[in-house]
Amino acid sequence: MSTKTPVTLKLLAQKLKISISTVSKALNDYPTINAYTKERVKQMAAELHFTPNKSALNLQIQKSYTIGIILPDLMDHYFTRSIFGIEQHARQYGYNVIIGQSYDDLKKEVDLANMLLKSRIDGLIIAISKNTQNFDHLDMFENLGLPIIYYGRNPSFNLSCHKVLSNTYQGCYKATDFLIKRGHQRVAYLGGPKMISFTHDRFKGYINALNDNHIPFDASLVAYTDFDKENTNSAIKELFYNSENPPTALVAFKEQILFDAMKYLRANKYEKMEQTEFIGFGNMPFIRYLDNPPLASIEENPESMGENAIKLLLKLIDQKTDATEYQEVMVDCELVLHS
Amino acid sequence: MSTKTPVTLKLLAQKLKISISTVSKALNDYPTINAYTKERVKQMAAELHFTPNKSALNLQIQKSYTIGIILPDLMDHYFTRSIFGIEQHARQYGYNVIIGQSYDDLKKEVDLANMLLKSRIDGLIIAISKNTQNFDHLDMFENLGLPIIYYGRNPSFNLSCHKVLSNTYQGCYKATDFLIKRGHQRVAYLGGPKMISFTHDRFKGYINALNDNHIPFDASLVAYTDFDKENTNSAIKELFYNSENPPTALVAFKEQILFDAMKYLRANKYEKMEQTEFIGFGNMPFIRYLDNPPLASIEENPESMGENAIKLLLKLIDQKTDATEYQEVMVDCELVLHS
DNA sequence: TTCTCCGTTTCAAACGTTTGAAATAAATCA
DNA sequence: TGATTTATTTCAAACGTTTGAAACGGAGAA
Repeated sequence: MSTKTPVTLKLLAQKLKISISTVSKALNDYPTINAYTKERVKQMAAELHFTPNKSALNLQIQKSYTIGIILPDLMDHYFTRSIFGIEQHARQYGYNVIIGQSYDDLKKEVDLANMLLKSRIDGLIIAISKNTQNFDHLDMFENLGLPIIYYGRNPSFNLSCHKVLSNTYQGCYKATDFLIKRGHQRVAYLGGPKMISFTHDRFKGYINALNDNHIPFDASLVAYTDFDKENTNSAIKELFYNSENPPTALVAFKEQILFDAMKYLRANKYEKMEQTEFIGFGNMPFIRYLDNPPLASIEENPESMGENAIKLLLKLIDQKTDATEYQEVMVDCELVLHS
Repeated sequence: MSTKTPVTLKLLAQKLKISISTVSKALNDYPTINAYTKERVKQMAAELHFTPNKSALNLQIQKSYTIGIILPDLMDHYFTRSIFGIEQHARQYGYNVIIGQSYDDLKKEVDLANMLLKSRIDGLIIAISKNTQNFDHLDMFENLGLPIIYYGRNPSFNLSCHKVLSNTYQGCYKATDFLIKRGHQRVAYLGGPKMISFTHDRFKGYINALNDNHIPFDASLVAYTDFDKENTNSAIKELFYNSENPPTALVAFKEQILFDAMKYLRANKYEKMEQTEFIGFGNMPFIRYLDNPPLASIEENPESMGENAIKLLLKLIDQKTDATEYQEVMVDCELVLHS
C-alpha cells in the first residue's frame, strides 16, 4: 500500500512541530531562519520527497514558469531542431515548455492560443501558420502584457512585433554566388509558394548575386512551386526541358522540393545530370542516406534561432528589455558542403 | 495602454455587483442559479475575455490536467508520429501535454521526471532511454498514485507495469514470410543492438517465419549492429561479401540501418543489387525522396500506439481501470509496399 | 399573523504556497 | 531590575477558484 497523501509544507510542519511558514522559509534559505532548523527541515523534506506544488506556487507568484510554442509541424526537422535550442535554454532557467502543433491550420492555431492563454503561460514563441492573416487570437496575449516572439515565418505586413528570422536573403545570395564562382553561368532558382515572403527575399538574394557577378538575369531560369510533388515536377520540366540551353545549377527554396526535383530528373534520365549541381535550403539529416546528395545545403541554424528566440523572450518576461521597442533578430545562414 | 489587470471572478463579481460564488456557479451552470443571472454573467465574462486561472483551478481540484511525455528524441519520426496520436486525444479531453526529450541519456531522463513531478502531472507516458536500468525516478510517480505507461520500448526485466508496445515479433514474421513467399530462399536478418529486447523479439519472428516455410536456419545470414554507420557497414560486408552464396533479401531492424546498408552496397557496386530485396522497420516519410526505395516497410503505426497509450492513461487517471491490474497493449504492424 | 417552503444568493473554508508584520524568547544594555 | 535589542518563529492575508452549508426574501399555507 502506497501512501497516496501528497507531501506538503503542512505535513512537514506537523512532523517537525513547527509552523508552515518556518518550513517554507527554511527551504527557501531565508536568512532569518536558524541554521539548525534549516538543516532539520531540509532533511525531512528530502526524506519524504517533498516537491513544491507548482500550481500553488504559480498562483502565489502570478507566474507559471511555462512558455508556449506554437509551430506548424513537428515532422519538419527545421522545427524539431528549433525546439532543441529553445528547450535547452528554457529548462536551464526553470521554465517549462508546452508545444502545440497547428498543422498550418488557422483554426487549430487559434484553439492552441486560447488553450495556452488559459494555462497562463508567461510568453509565447510562434511560427504562424501559412494562412494566418488575422491576429486577434495573438493580440490577446499582448493585451495581458505577455510577450510574443514571431519565429521563423515573417508576419508579412509590417506588424510591429518581436521577430526572430533567418537571414534568408543572405543564404540564397551565398548559394548563388558559390555556384557562379564554381563556374556556373546558368544558375536557376526554384522558388516556393508566392504568398510566402521568404520566396521573394530569397529571389532577391539570387538576383543580387547574379548582378554582383555581372551575369544577366534570365527569366526562363526562374520557376515557382508550392510543396506539391506534381507541381514541382512541372516546374522542373519547364526549367530543364523547355530550353536548348538548360541550367547547369539550381538553387531550391527547400530541400523537400529539391529532392523531388532531383528524383524526377534522375527518373527521367536527364542526360546532363552529372554536370548539374544542386543546392537547397535545409540541410536535412537524412541527406546522409541519399546515394547522390546535393552539392551543398543552406543551413539555417534552427538551434541557434531557437536559442535567440528564447533568450529574447526570457528577457522580455523579466522586463529587462523595453517591450515596446520591437526587436528583430536575424540569424545567419551558412553553406554546408556534402563531401 | 493595455489594461494589464487580469480578469478574475472577483472582477466580474464587482462589475455585476454580485458575489464571487454566484459568478463561479453561473459560469459552471449550476441549476440553483437564476437563468437571467447566468445570462448576465456569461455575457460579461465574454465581454472581458475572462479565462479561468488554471493554477487556481488545479490547486482547488487537485489535478493539473497535464500529462507528461518523455521520449528519447523528437528527430525520430517514430516518436513525432506517436505524439500526434497522443496529443489529438489528450487535448480533446482537456489535457495539456508536456514533452521532454531525454536524448537517450539517463541523467536527462531523471531530471525530466523530477521536473514533471514538480509540475504535478496527472500521468506519464515514457519511452525509456537505452540505458535505463534503475527505476527510482519513475517509482516516485507510482508512490503518488500517478499512472505510468511504458511506451514503445520494453523495460526488459519483467517489471509489472502498463505497457504499450508494437507487436514487433509479428512485424518481422510478416516481412520474412512475405519475402519467402516471393521466392527468396536466403533471407538475411540484420538486428539492432543486442541489449534491446526488440532485437530478439524480431529475431524470433524471423526464425518462426523460416520454420513455418520449412527453410533451414543459416547463422551466416544473421548479423547485428548498433546504430553506428561503420558498424553497419562491416555487418553488411560480413553478410554479403563473406560467402559465395549471399542473401537475396534482407530484413533490417530499423530503416536508418537499412538505408546505410543499401547506400554502402550501392556505393560498392554490389553486383546483385538489382535482384536483392530489402525491408526495414519504420516507413519513414522521406522514403519518397529515395531514388531506389526498399521493397517495403514494416509500419509500426506509431499514431495508433500513441492513441492507445493516451486512452489507457486517461482511463487510469479517471480510475476507470484498476491500476493494480497491469495492462499490456500490443499494436499490430503491417507491411507497406513502395510501389 | 405566523410559519414553512422554495428559489436564489452569499458565506466561508479549502487547495498549497509566499511573505511582510507581529509576536515571542533570549540576550544585552543601562 | 527593568528596558531595549536581537534572533527566531509564527500569524495572517493573499493568489483565484470551487462547493457544501447557511442566509435571505418572498410566496403560499395554516
